[in-house]
Amino acid sequence: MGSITFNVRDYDLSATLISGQVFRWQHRDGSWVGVIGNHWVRLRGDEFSISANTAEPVSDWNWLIDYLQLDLDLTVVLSKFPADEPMRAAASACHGLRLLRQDPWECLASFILSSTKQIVQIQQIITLLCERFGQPVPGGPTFDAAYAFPSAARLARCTEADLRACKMGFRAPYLLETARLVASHQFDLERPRALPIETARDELIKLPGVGRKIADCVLLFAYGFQSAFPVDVWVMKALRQLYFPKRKVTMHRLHRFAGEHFGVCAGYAQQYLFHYMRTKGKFKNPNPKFDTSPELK
DNA sequence: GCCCAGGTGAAGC
DNA sequence: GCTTCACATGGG
Repeated sequence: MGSITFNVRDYDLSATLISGQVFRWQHRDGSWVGVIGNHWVRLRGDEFSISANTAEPVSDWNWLIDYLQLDLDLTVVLSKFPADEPMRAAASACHGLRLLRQDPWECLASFILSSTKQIVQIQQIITLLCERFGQPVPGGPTFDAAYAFPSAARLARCTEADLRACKMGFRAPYLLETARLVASHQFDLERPRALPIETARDELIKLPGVGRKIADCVLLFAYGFQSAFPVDVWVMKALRQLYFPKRKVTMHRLHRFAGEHFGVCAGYAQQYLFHYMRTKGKFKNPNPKFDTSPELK
């Protein structure tokens, strides 16, 4: 068994793992259990440290340091947020929220499955997918079955019915076709890394089931494009309510505003807005009758 | 029963 | 160029 403890500052592990950027972590007995690559991992975080246990010995922990982005100085990121009241409130309420650095294939496939689904349902779908088609990996001391995220090659060999049986509904043909394009190397998942963000986004959007929003999620959560700004229903409501109250604003306009207003760490700002909206409910609004924020869920 | 969910693609104007 | 609609499935 591998074991290590990292000293950290400003790192809320729980908020990070449940903030809708990743769907594989389960809370058990005060710890977080998941699989990163082929490593079963148990994580435990407190105010000043994150400790990790693995099922097998580990000599090089760089994969975990990279995944958790432990070398990132959050105060630098926060200092680049716009100095407006909404961002101050979100930053204050979501202290220690972080962005992970995920595997591109797992991230891409996961977000293809995310469209018009609640986070708990995305988790259920992905759990089924991993149990049925993922490579088993040595699990923890409780000997729970653990599975790697299924490779593109493995999913490419599935039938659409196989995938639909994982409750993913109309997303099944999108995932299947994308898996085939990746597995056959018609789409190179390493290529976007070296491209400018706009070009990388255009490439991702060519994949079936991938539009602007899912492309931005993969750019941000997997490739680390810090300026990517995914706009889902929550972020859209936040932007409209906070920055364009009682005005009709197109998505195109929202994207343009986001690109101009949130700066080089726009992706982080987006995650703070998203998490704040989902967990803390309503922002203070100077004009309550214009408040259209969704109910707390 | 109803509405909604970390949307996308196709069809209609 | 917009706007509208279908698409599976499950939670509240």
